[in-house]
Amino acid sequence: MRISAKADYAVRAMAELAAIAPGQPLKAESLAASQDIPRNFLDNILSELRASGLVRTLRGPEGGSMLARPAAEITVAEVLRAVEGPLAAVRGTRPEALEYPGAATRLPEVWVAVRANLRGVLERVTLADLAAGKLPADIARLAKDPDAWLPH
Amino acid sequence: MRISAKADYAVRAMAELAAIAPGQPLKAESLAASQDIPRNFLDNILSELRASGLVRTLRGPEGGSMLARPAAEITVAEVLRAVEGPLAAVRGTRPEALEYPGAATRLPEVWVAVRANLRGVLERVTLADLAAGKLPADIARLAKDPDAWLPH
DNA sequence: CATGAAGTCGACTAGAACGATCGACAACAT
DNA sequence: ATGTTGTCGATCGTTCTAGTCGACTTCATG
Repeated sequence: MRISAKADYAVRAMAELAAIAPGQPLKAESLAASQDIPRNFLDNILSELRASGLVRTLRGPEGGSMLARPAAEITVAEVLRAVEGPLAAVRGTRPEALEYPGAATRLPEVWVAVRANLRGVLERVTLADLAAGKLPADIARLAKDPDAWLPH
Repeated sequence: MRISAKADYAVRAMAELAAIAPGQPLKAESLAASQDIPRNFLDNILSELRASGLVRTLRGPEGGSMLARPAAEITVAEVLRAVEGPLAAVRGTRPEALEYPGAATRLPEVWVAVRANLRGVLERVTLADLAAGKLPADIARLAKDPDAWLPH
């Protein structure tokens, strides 16, 4: 699984928005600075997040961006889907729509299992978790296993 | 996670090779036909699989490709790594090497947890499993959950 | 009510990756 | 020796990535 720069920036920006008082706008400028995101590129990303209804913005001086919903209700998976489509796709197709001949017949089930496991993490971590620095217990456990930190 | 055409083809080709008698070569031609893979593109893929030591080939008439090791010892993860680098990468970097400022501090742990879950499936399904049409029990269970088949 | 500090939006671009295609060459069973 | 098969590198059009840029719209404030 390849997390693009855009997706990475999007999650970090959202985490930063989750960390400030709800309803208070944060300027794109500060956001860019605090997470070290290229300013112009961040504009594009915020635009997509706004189009997906995850972010609201205020124009004018004193303007900026804020979360459209409580941070505890927005998952990392939602943010990723907003900026790159579906979490899992095989050759551009959803795994459940695939059909393979011969020896690969059961391969779609493997892809579906992968996606289920992916969701198991990404749909359970919220922006509030990130902002508070507290991950769900079993995710933290998964991440704590030294084996999980080995390259490869 | 986006599975590219190349990765998809590679796994299917390997599954097909796993299905024939060990040590017996299968022609690229038949392989391409049986899994409906563009012939020339398959050449490239087989080349990479050979370079990674997963496949051996015999030239000349009666030539073809075969697995370099028993099908039960080759996992789907190995095949994927052979044709697309590491299973998980964030902006081209391994998740364990990342460091984020501010509210995103714990994000790397999320990426590591994702990768661990990914491995949990991909490193446990072997080519022999695919060829025999029998997935490990808990993978099959994961894939059986109707929720896992919902889009999104 | 004029300013100017902010967001909005679409166009643009350089470079890489993707998904192949092709042709010249090497090996080897018959 | 022949012809079938694999080997390998070059090439190629398209799409994606990661941005940049600039004209335009809002709107809080003085």
